[in-house]
Amino acid sequence: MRAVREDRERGSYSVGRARRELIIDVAIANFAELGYTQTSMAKIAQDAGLTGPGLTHHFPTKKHLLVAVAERRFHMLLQLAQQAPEDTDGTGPLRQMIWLAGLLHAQPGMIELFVQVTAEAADPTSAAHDLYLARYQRVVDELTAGFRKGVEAGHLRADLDYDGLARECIAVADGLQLQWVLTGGRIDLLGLIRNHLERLAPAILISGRTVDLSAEISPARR
Amino acid sequence: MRAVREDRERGSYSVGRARRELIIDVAIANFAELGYTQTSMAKIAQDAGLTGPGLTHHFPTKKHLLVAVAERRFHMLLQLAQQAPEDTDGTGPLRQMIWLAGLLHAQPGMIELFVQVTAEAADPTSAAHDLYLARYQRVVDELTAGFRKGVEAGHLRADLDYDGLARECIAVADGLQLQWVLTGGRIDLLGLIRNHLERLAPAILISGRTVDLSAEISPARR
DNA sequence: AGTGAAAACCTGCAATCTTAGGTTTTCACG
DNA sequence: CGTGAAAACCTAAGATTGCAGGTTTTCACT
Repeated sequence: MRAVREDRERGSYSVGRARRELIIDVAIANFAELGYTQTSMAKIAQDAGLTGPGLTHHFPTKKHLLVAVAERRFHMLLQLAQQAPEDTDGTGPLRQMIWLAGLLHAQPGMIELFVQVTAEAADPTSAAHDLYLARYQRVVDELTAGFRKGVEAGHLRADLDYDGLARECIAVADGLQLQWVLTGGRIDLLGLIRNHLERLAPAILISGRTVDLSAEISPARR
Repeated sequence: MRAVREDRERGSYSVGRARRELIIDVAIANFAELGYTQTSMAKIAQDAGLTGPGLTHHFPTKKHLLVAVAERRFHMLLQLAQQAPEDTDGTGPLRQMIWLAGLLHAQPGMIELFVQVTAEAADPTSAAHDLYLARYQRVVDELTAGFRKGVEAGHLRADLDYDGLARECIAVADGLQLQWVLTGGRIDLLGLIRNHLERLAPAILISGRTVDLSAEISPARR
């Protein structure tokens, strides 16, 4: 009987890692084409070159797979977001928010995907719940940190609940995205988000001045 | 061959109507106890005294049933909402919003239910989609109409996009409700909604004055 | 009361997600 | 190199949703 090895790459062989990447690629393609509910696990498994239960070895449930797809897309988005504008006057977090919303808006099927995964995550017993909760917390923290920097730099008022404000901004984005999906894209998503942020700006800036965020709406389209 | 009768109660016998009410009662009880996904159609059917397919005659899919449950709850909420405060100074729609949020917040399981049904409705091919879209539109319209009255009464500015503002308010409520569910109720839902509305008030009131909505937070708890 | 069309409901079945178990492949370590 | 434990994968089967028919019950109208 041998001792347990801890230095081993945790729970994965290279074959498996490659397979998982392939599965996610296939799933993205299928979800984009047919939608989440219309895509069957068997179809994804077949496209990825294995059987249904073979697929469930890597992703125990369909929801796990959905979350993995969302994670992949989320990381792609974060990489793009590295190019977001710098903060020079305390409005940085606001500009970053609308910049991100613009990125999301420019990717077809992206918003629908996030609404779907959000839906799954709402169920506390769901596999998506913990993961999504952690990611959400991170976004809130980063946004709050951005505000705090603005406070330290003397641009933003110090007597506000910036954690709450971060959550409000995210809520606006989420809620409007939902309405955007429900109405089939018939509302001006970016315009409404911008209105909210521009109304928020004078309330948090020490200068109390208004801000024009329209320039941030269309990020580099490559 | 007889002529088609149009005066007949559309598509229902009294037995069926009673059964449907019973089914919804049973569904509410089961959803509340086990959650939506953990509850099987067969279980609901059994509790309601019929077989699975017998249940699907009344509610073709599980999502239809979920929507019906949400509708029932929604109507109960609207009845309570009749007692909402009057509009004397243009802040009526804001007060009504936070009043409704308070009602929702006071009903355990209500927010989870709405998040779930919202999730289902996000899929355009879902049965819930059309129904939910219509209900959403109605809420937006009523809120917008409330703003318009404030404009006509000379309380609110006339140069604003009140349809957009209505959507923003709803987005805040929806988005924060989602976070409330995700975090297991660890955020101050009503406080954050109130903050948003109180920041909105000076921007739309001609008087530009600030408003205190804290009195509206706790509606009649009976 | 009798009638007949629609509603209400059932038995049986197909598709899908998921689990249970066993078999083959990978790969760090001796 | 071998070795063996964990990962990767498969076959078989359970569970659940939703569908395709047919049968019984309701109830407005003679």
